[in-house]
Amino acid sequence: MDLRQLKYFVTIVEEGQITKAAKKLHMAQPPLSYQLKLIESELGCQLFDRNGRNMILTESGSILYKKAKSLLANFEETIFEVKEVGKGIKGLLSIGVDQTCQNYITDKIVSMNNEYPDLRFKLNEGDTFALTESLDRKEIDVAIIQHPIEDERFDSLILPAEQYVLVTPEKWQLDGPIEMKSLKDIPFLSFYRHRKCNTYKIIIDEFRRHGFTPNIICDCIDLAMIVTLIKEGLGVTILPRNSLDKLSTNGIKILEFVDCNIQSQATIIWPKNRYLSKNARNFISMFNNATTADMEKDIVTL
Amino acid sequence: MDLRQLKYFVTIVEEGQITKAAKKLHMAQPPLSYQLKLIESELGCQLFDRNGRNMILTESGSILYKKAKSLLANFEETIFEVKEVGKGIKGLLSIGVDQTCQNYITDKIVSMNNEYPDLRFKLNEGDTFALTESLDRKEIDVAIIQHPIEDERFDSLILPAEQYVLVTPEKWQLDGPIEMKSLKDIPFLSFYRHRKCNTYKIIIDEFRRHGFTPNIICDCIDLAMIVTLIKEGLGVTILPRNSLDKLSTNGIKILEFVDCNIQSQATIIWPKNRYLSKNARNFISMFNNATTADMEKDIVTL
DNA sequence: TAAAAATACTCCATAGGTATTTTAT
DNA sequence: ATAAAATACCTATGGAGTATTTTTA
Repeated sequence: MDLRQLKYFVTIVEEGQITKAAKKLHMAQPPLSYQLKLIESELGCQLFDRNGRNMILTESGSILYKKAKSLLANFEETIFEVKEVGKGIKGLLSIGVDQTCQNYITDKIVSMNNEYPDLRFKLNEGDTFALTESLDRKEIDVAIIQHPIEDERFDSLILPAEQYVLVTPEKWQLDGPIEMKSLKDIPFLSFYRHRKCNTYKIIIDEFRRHGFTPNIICDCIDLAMIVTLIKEGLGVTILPRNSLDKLSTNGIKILEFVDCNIQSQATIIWPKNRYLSKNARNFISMFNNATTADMEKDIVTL
Repeated sequence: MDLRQLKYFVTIVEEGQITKAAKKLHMAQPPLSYQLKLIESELGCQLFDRNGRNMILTESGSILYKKAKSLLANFEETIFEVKEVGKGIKGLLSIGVDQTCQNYITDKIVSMNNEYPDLRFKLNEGDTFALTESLDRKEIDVAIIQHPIEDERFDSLILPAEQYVLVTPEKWQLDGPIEMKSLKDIPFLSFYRHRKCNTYKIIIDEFRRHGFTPNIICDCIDLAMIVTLIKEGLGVTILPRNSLDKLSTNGIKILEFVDCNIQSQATIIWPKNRYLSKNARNFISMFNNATTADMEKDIVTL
């Protein structure tokens, strides 16, 4: 007994006769008669009461018919859903994102939601270290973090570069473009979680290149809070310009540098050699289309 | 995609590897690998993330697994139920029974219920005419009525004969065996519904054979009510002896006849040339076993 | 180097086709 | 007489087997 036979049986019931059912099933009548006989002998009971030409369901038959209908419907639905998930139309896309990179993904999520309304997103926030860990544990499909990421476990796509800028309280009357050395003694607020935080390292390294370490008066893991503290006049910070796009800039001033060589280089990464859901591939290709110039060679295999 | 493939997939998921699954399925590994590939290509997506040796379900895969489990369980359950109904273990047996024949079936129903506790019974009461109509409309599977039934639409099995007896009020001091003619003017209560009622016709015909018609003072469709009226001293009636078995006999007296030739000849009938449920066949064979001597030739085909 | 998965092929069971007969209206 | 179902027989797809190679832990 298989689904094909179940479908045959249901069609015979609904057409009322084997010949009509065979037509509907695009097959000849004899094999259908034969299949019905097979089913009946396998179940060990008659499903139809053959009273001459007209076939009437027996009690067993009508039970089978009712159940078969819902079985077939559930089966079709299952196949449909699995296919949809496979196509990326439906399902769950888990994205990990560094706080300084949030601005890279918001528009992509909006347009993916427009294209695939049945798709659900899960956004995890974290720094480079936490996100690579999450990728390993398969908690997320892709992560958007700050370059450099030199880990052969991951494939990556580098996103458009952004300048690092100085964020100062508006009332401080500093004017740009500004030189790095002028920050020597100015109170500095650093975006910091722990030693493996890329953004932190990049900035400290740049200070070191200019021959000094900043006067860090506060480490903070939350961008919005740092900006608020700057508005209050506590100090300054250095951040990729676009990481401020989504925050209120009232009360702060953004200044460019004359001699700060670092750039924010966000990267979208995903595990090498692992199955990537269609959702994740769709998501990556949104960046890919926008930044073909920055494409790494692995992307071709997508 | 069929149930076989679904089962293969579920086994692979549960065994964690194709080789083990193939063993459990009593088949070789290559065809199982091949089937998995077929399924994946039909669904248009990967179900497993093959990371070297260990296979991990993708999102599509885990959706399919969850649904497949319940689909397969429902399928098994359906087959089981249909088979049970086919075997007569489960299902519904509709019996039509003439009031004067109720005593023939009560013990059979009790013993069928013991043997098949999942079987449900539906008992319909009616006279010969009503019951044959019900059989035609397939409202009942079998009927137990009073002989004669000369209808070539039905197969039949004649049940043990029973004497007709006189039922009188206890206080009337009549003694048996009694002659028919002594009933000539005695008030008579007849069990009667309409002209096609067998019991009524049989009795009236016997009176006619003895050269008179009874003094009918009451027609009643309910046996118990007739017996109650007799207890009150309203009159007498004639009934098959065993039709009184289940009623209280306080206040009545049962007398045999010396010259009443009619016998109650109950018959179990069922439609000729129609599918008979296993339940119905089981039911009939209970009478059949008890009364092989009375068996008609059609019974052999059961 | 073992153990699992994939590849290449072979075979045969059976689903489905055609021709025909039987049955019932 | 006509239309449906059953019977008989044939064909060929594809499911499962064997032998072998590739891969990975």
